[in-house]
Amino acid sequence: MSKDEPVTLIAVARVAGVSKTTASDALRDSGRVSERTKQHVIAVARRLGYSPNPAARSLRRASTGVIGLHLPEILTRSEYYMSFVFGVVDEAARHNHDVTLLTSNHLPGSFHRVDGVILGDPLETDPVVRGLIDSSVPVVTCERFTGEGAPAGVVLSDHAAMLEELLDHLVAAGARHVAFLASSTVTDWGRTLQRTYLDWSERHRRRPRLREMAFGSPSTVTQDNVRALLNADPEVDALVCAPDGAAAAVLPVVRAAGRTIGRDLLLASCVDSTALAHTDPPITAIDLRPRDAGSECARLLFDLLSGEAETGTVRTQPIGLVERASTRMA
Amino acid sequence: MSKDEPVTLIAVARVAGVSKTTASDALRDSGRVSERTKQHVIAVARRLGYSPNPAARSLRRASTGVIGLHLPEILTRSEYYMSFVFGVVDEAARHNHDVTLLTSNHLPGSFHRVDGVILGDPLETDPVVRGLIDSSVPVVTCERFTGEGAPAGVVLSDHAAMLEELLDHLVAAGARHVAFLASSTVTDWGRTLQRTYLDWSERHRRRPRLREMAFGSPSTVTQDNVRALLNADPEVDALVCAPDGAAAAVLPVVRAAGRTIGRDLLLASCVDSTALAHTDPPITAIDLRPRDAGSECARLLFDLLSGEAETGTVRTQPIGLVERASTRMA
DNA sequence: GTGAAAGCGCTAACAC
DNA sequence: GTGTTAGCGCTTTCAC
Repeated sequence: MSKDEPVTLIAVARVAGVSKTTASDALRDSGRVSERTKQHVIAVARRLGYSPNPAARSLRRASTGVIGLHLPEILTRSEYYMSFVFGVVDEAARHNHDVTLLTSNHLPGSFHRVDGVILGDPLETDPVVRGLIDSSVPVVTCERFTGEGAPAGVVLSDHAAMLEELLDHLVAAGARHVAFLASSTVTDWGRTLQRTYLDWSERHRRRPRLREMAFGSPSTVTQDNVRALLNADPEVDALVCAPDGAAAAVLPVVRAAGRTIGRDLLLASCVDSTALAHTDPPITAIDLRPRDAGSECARLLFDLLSGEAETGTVRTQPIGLVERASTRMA
Repeated sequence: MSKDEPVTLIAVARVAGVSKTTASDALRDSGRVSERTKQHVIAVARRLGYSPNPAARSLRRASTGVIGLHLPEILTRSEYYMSFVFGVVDEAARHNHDVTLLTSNHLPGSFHRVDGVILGDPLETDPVVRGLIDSSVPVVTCERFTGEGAPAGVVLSDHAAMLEELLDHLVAAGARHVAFLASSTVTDWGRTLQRTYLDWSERHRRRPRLREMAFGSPSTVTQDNVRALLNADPEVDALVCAPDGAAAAVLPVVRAAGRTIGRDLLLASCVDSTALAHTDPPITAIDLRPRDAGSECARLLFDLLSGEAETGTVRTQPIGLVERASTRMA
């Protein structure tokens, strides 16, 4: 970590008996100095505990060694984002970059310059997201940005295919009338799921039963929605919940309505979490592999920065279905 | 956000027709320039879209405008930390500081200099935590650091008092034999809870029934522990779970053992989460108010940096008990 | 293969 | 009340 009296490049150069240019070149492996002096300088630097001053470096260079990570706070109650963050930080560390967090409480221009930005589930309506997309720094989004403007890179998962797989799975398990508790369409994810459900319903000539909820709705809203849905449509025999945490909140409502999960009502979630593995019964869910998604976003960003990836690159990140008791008709 | 061709202080000074010192002083409100020129410079800066280059600034000054936040990944599945992070970032933004994330995967000295560091639940055994505590940057920990060395500031909650309140609450609800599923003692929190439970048991002349689990244990371990506990001690009529997520994981085991929560077994958690509000029955829990804790850590750190707080300051952060159906004997 | 010097954008010390 | 100057620690010409 940091020393009490930071060791500068000049100190290293002096002790090693070379100029600071040579010291700099040796430590950065520029291929300019002889192997002998290089090793010598490196040894001296290590002995003195030298570590370069990033401020000086980024003042001189174009890059800062820092990437920004923006998450919409309204969505961040979940463990999904925590894993995502660690995926990003981990990959960034591998590229010797730090990660600073940008929130929607940040005023425009109030934060440090960054080499690039990762946007987790960018909300079309978020002004900070807007500003970031419009800025000149490379942006990678996790899921598409539904507003105007194109990020330099996009990492996405095939939510449509996975939701279809889930819906088919419900039908295979005996469901005939599948309802869908949707997230709002301000994110690409929410929009994709909603569209997929409607398309699927039409293709299978099933009347869609969809209720939409705003992000960040308290679970009482979830419960009111589901209560109303089950009342209005007693024939519903399967329910898929998009919002994180909704499926678990639904359980008491279902019970109160005199229905039994796994017997006369199947239940599934579009976001897996540890909690879902231990509800009674455990709930089938789509595993979004957030840590991998985070790493992949960072990887793409660094590829973009190094020129290994072209602007406009879109990469796909696999996700999985975790089948649990809630969708096995007893 | 950042401009394509960054506007420097010199540009502002030139356009405003003053020297760069005056421009600098005007923009930083140093009290050196006349009100008239100050307003003029500010207007020009705004018009040009000037924003100071933080690298240059931190190269010249002592400070960097960045604080570090370290979280132990092993504990970070929970929504607790996500809220904590946002509390920190929010307060930091209020002080015009950015937050960079430090993880235990970071190599020593591999990250940017920071003005201070916040350590969420520092693990005694984590080498990065060790290095940070030993470094010369001010450190604020959330909960005490149980190893050698003293951080500059500590934010803590009275977990002992709150756990006692919870235990008393269980007794008042009719419990006679309260078991405790403990977290390991590598964090202050885990240690405090464990000690409090044992003290309380002794004071009330009750035989302690304690099982300890390592942080990050999969929930199958939780379940095995509880199964064993209920088997070995059928008279247990209340269970308090320390690890985040454990209480929810316990429910199926309890049911399988033929016990009914709220009738012949009371259940409570030491960490509240949205999931606990919707289990069947909802589970009583201690609300740790993580967002407030995060903000308070940042506030203390900035007070330390500005000299408004003295080294060694310890501040207390209130927490609360959320009583739910799981601890109401039917 | 190595060194000297310029300068990134800013702030602080010292003029006037 | 304002300007001039000297660096912060590094990388990058350009010279030898």
